[in-house]
Amino acid sequence: MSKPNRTPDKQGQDEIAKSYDPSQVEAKWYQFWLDQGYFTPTLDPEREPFVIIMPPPNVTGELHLGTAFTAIIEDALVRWHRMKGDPTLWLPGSDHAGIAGQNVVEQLLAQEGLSRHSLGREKFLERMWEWMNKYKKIIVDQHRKLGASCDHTRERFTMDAGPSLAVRTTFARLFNEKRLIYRGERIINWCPRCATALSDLEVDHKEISGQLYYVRYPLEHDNDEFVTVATTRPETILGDTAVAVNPDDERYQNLVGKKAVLPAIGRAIPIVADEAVDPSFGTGAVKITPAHDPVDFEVAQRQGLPSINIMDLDARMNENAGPYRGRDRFECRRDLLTYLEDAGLLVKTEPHEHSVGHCQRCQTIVEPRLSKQWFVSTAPLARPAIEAVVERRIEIIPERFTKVYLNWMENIRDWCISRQLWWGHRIPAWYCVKCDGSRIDVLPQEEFKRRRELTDAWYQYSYLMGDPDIPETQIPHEEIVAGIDLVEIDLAAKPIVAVDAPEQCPTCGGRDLLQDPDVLDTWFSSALWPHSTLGWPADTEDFRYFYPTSVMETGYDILFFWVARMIMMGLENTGDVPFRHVYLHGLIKDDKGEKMSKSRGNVVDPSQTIEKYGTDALRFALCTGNSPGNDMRLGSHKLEGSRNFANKLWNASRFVIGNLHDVELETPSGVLPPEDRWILSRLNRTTADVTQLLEEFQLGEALRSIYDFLWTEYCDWYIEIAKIRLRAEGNGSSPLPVLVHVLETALRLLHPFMPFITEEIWQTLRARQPDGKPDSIMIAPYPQADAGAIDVSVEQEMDLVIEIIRSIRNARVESTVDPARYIEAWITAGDAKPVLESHGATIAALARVRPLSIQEDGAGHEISRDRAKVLVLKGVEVVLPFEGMIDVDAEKGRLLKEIEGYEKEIRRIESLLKNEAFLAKAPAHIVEKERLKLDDRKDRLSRSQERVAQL
RNA sequence: GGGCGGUUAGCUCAGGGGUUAGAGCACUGCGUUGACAUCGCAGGGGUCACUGGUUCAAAUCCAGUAUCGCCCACCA
Repeated sequence: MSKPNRTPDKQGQDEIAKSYDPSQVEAKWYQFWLDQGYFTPTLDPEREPFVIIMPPPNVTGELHLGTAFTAIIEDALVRWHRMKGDPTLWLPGSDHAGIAGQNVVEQLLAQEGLSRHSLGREKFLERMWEWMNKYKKIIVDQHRKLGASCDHTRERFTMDAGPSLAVRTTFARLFNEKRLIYRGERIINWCPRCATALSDLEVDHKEISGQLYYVRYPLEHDNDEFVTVATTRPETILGDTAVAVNPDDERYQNLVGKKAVLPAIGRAIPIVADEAVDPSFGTGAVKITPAHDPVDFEVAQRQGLPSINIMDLDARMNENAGPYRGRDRFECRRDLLTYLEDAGLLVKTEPHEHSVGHCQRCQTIVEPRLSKQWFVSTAPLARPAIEAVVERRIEIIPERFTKVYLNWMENIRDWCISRQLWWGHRIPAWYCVKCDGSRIDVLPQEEFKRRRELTDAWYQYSYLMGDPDIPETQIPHEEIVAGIDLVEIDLAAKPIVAVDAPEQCPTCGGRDLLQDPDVLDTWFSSALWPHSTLGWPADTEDFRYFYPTSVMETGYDILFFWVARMIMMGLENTGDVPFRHVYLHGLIKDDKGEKMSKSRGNVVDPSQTIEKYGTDALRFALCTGNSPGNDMRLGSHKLEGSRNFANKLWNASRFVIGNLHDVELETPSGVLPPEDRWILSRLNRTTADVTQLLEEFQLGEALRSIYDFLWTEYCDWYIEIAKIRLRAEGNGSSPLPVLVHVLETALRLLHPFMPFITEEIWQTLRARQPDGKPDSIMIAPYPQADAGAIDVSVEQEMDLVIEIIRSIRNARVESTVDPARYIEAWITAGDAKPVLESHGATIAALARVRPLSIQEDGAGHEISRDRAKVLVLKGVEVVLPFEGMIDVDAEKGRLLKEIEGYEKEIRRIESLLKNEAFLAKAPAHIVEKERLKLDDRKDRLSRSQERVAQL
């Protein structure tokens, strides 16, 4: 017996570890790929590139599972395309993250006892940059851990010179030429803690069980008459400028035109009629607070009512609140309610569910507030963005999000883009102090001081209502308040908007110019990301070659924030879509289906997971059993299974490599044995399936297909059969060429999903068998299915062989035959005799039968028939002469159960085949299939019945 | 208020007009067979939420119901 893999050879193949240890493998290959420059594409004008711009990861500085999920899906797509030979660019980058970024650094400062105001704007921004640079390094390290094959040489940051220029260029063009950016005074969402305006999207609405307060307003000149209004925010009474009723509401006809008097401050306000009022809600009379409610603001516009702002930027009551000046809004609510109750003006209080806006970044209750801000006029931008999707120039995956996108786009509202922060792209607008000085108010120092003298009441309240996920900031309250910018610029002032800071005022030539203190919404720069990262507005080679990009892959949670805006801005700036496909993935939850969060303590840290299970296992777990747009759970079971798969592959490879010793491998050719043709057929079918699934973005299904092929077909059957052939040295052809070929091909199929282990095995194989293999599996060609190798008849043949082996094994277990013992078996094979003979050795070895006799008919088999177990299979019978080991009753029972099943099926098919409509309308191949099945079942039935009769 | 999605094996999920509905985990029995016990072999386990409709054929398509979840919305 020659056992080539028995003794360790010179290269030490037996030193291949018995189980796969990712930590020994992963880091070295990432460095190797980097050193080889594989992540950087070569521009080939002859070929269409594949391009993904990576969504900038979140800013916490930790590797988050969501980030990992994104990176893993994209890496799979990117590696696949690169192996297909497409010039492939995966461009990574990071985002300055606006409020979120500023908050992170502010909290870090708080731990040092500092604040952004104690540092001042300039120093603070230095700290921001310092942190960002550190954070960018962390991101690169994350890519390394995850195996992300992105092109670091093209890494971008939203505040780099290029993307910043893109921001200013876009802003200037939209303002000066397109008139799609304007300054306006509107009701916006104001976060009193962040002290900035927010866009509508940055407000989380939560259902709150609050109270609806019914308050009486006495009528002017008639203190015994009242009009009763209902409100959830009584403190806004102080800013009321009218009471409105529906014009058709008969109850209030006589009041319209009269005046009511506001409690507590005694201001007389008109009672007006307006369509916006729903007579069935509350009392049918609505208090109108134009400066603190969007609907009220509209009513005021229609009715020509004044707006009275009653709060400061920190949501404390201002001088318009009379006696409540200086109190926090919720403190004021409480005190005012006490007053109303004492005055007999509070009619009743009833529980009321309503939705309250919270700041997405700090969960403070947002205050609607009339404010001067910059806006993008979105409707004209939305039109082409809608068309692009309707016309399928952009395809959203999964498809159902198309409707969500279109619905949002069609109802889009203007986008408030100015933020009162320090961190971000400063708005490129300047004001001439000479021309507009009188229109610019810098708040006086006393006001600044006053705002520092504040209590924390409102602040604590905010957190009581807040999401426990958001850690309570340690920034001293007064510091936050002081951060409110103190420049107020009248709408009449004329901004000079330019890409670069102007030297002088174009009107008067004055050189004293004041830049707008606000910065832009971080999503403004994000909206430009696909083109700004490629060099736009410059006409760069990258931009020309790589734009539009191929796929935008990101979570569905930022469809509006980001994807929608990229489509609008991409179309506006470049005239072309930013990407062809949008692939939306879901959220990752823990194994109980709960959202992962620090406060729940159920966060799966990818770094730890990688350490424990390996990157490839994490990648496998995140790619498999999941479909686009659906949330997925990730728990230890899934990770273990993934790790086990890696180990399985490792050991199968170990087996193959171990047998390569001293063997000259030829390319599989000539007439191959049926097992070889079978596994090659399955391989090619798998390849075809995988390719199609990848093209449809069904990564999970593609991976499952590879998994099934490798584990079930290659390991469980082909390798087991190969072992038999290897043992039978000299006889017949060696399975090694096919064994290696299939492994090598499957590795390439799998590589986009599990890059490290596939590279490690590939390199080991390559060391054994250089034969012109590429230096790395990641630049090896992706397998292409050879339709000619798909052989239906050999697959059917193997199906029968497998059925025979399984049935014999099952019979052995049923009859409790010692697993090690060989038993005799006779097969009555009919026409299948030659075919089964060619698999005789396989059946004998895997079913542990000896001797095995294969006959065309039952000749020579009938003698012991009544004492044998007879397995009725498709067209063949397997007779196991167990000699008295048979429990006749049990055997009968088994057969009767089989017979019952066959009869049921036969009845179904017969009635189907009698059905004229079926025969007329069903496709021919379906009818044929049913006929064949009927024949087979009838055949089995009669043979089983015969067998029962014998017993 | 509007919209979307889920409901499939004990659990977690794929699938999706046409064989006997799949996987992983869990479960039962057997197994230290020279790749792998992170394994192998053989099993058990499902009225595909419910009701109706379309169809030759429905787990799959349509409508409705129930239930869970998510998104959007100016419910004072």
